[in-house]
Order: sequence, then C-alpha cells, then structure tokens
Amino acid sequence: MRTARGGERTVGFATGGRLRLLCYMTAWSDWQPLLVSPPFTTTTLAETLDGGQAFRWHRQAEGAWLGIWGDCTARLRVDDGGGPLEWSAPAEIALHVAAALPRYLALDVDYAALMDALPWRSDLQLAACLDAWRGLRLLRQPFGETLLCFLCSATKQIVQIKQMAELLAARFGAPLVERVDLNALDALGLAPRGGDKRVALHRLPTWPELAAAREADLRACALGFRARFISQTAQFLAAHPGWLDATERLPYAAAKERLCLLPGVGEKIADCVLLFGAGRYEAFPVDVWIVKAMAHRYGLGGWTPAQIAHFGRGHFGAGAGLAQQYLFASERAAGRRNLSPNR
DNA sequence: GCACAGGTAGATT
DNA sequence: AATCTACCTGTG
Repeated sequence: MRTARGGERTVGFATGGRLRLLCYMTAWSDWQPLLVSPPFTTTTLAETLDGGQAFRWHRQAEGAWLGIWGDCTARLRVDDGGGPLEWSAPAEIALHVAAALPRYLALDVDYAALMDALPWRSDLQLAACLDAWRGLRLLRQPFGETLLCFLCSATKQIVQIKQMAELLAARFGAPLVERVDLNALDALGLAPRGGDKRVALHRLPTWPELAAAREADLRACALGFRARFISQTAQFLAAHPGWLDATERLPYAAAKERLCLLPGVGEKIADCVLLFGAGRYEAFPVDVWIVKAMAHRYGLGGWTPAQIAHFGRGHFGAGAGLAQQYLFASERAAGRRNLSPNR
C-alpha cells in the first residue's frame, strides 16, 4: 500500500492569532474506495457521522471527516456524484482499520430489506423522511464506548458531548497513533500551544481505565453531574467482569433491562446504546426531538416519552430505530431552518 | 447575567 | 402511578 508523505509540516491556523506550528504528520494511506459502499451523499454521510449517533467525527477541510472508534482512526469522504465512500488511515494501522470498517459501518446489514419492512407505504410522514434522508445509516459502534458517550449526553447538545468525549480521551484514553490532522484539533480548541508540538490521537478510555480514575478527575472533563454516574457505572462494571459483553449479546428487551440497572442509564440512553452500539434496530430512543416529531407529525401531543416509545415500536416494527433516526434528522433539520431562515 | 440543553433518580403528591 | 426537582457546566 502506497502512503502519503509524512514528516514535518508548517501550518497556519486561521483562528487563534495565526500562529505557525510545527507538527509531525503521521503518514496516511492513500484514499481507497470501499469495495461495497453504501450510497452516501455528503449530506447523509455528515448526518450519519455527526448527527448524534457518534461523537468523535470531526469535519476537515474539503469535506472529509476524521474519526476515532475503538482502537481505530480513519478519514472518510464521498463525492456527491454518487461515487463510493473513500477511506484513509494511518499507514501503520491501515490494514487493521480496513478490517474494522465494514463492521463499524454495518455493511453486513441488509439495509434495503430493513427499510422496505418499514411502513412507508401507508405512512406518508415516514415516506417523506426516508426520501429526504436517503442514504442515512446507523453505525455499529463499540458497545462500551457507546455507553460512555450516552452517559455524557443527558441534557447536553452534540457539540458539548463531543467536547466531553475529547477531554475524556485526552485525559484517560490510550494514544493511537502520532498526531494526524490539524483542522480537527483546531476545531476542537485542542490545537497545541507552545511546548511540544506533537499531539497524539487518543482513543476513549475503556471501562477498567475509567474505574481507576477518581470522580474528581472525571469532573475535570466538563462532565458535571454525569461524572458520578460514569464513576459508579465504572465501579459496577469492574465488580462484574464480563457483564457488559454478556449484555451486548442478549436480545433487545433483556439487554435493555440490564442496561437500565446501571446508574445514570434510563430508557432513552439504554435504547441509544443498543441502537448505535449493538445493532438492535427495534430500539426506539425517545428524546425531546422525537417527542416533538411525533407530536406534530403523528398527532401525539401530550404523550409521555414512554407512551411514544410504545407507539413507535408498535407502529414502525422491527426497524423502529431506523425510522427514529430519519425522523430525528428531519426534525433537527426543521429546527435549524426555523432558527436561521435562509432569505 | 441567564435560560437552556439528545435525562435520570429520588422525593413528593 | 404520575409529577416535580436537583444535578453540573458550556453555549447562545
């Protein structure tokens, strides 16, 4: 595999007072097309990677995305001309990433069949959302990481959850490879300032690593009251080896029941973990966006989240979680339009 | 300065 | 069984 040229680069940042930094660039593999590629557009790729399922993808220059999951990091990009998804990874782990990408992108899942099984024929609201976001997919993220990120998510916006994840990774997570991209770090406000100019990409901490951390140090990652939940969950998991892996393998209802035993995990977070981290497509997480969407698209105003979840699983069936993600994307887009009308 | 954000748990009706 | 509140902290 040929690789791009690594080595020192001098880079100017647009923000932060146009300082110039020396950074050591890890050599990245050339862009490779995915052999079996989902039909992403730039919009649906962005919504898939940065629409609230995952919290460690960062937009780079020229529409590429830099992401980290498990012990992998990759860049992804797509042409809007209908070309395949392309990926690139640090040369020293490129083979490993190539082997991990299909699972992360859930390429083994028969999406066409799942989508077709949704009640779009009789549900015009759903049909419109599926059409508007054609190509949007659900990721299959590492189970433990998904749990961690959604424990951070309570009453937080996506940008803030991403910030918590970055702080957790930087403070407690193992370094993956030497420093890669600069735009991403800059966007995070984590661009190196003075001293050692080399910065590594870090994975999220594992649960054993979190169990070894003190709650006070977790709080320093801007977690607020979530730090106690994460700490208590880490202690529980440390006291019950194999519990999380066993939970991931359970059927949906049993797995959800077990996840809800963890401190800080209620129905919504359990459903998110199972949908985005275990491929349980019958999970139907109900957050404020879904409450709004179901109220005005399905006339369910005044319903409780539990009632809406029950309706959603019944109405949408085995792929309810997929329907949820399309409704979620549509509702958030509508919210953005109302905030900034383009005139 | 101040409301508000992809919730949950525990207390109070 | 439903409803109310505290919980932290960055962002607008």
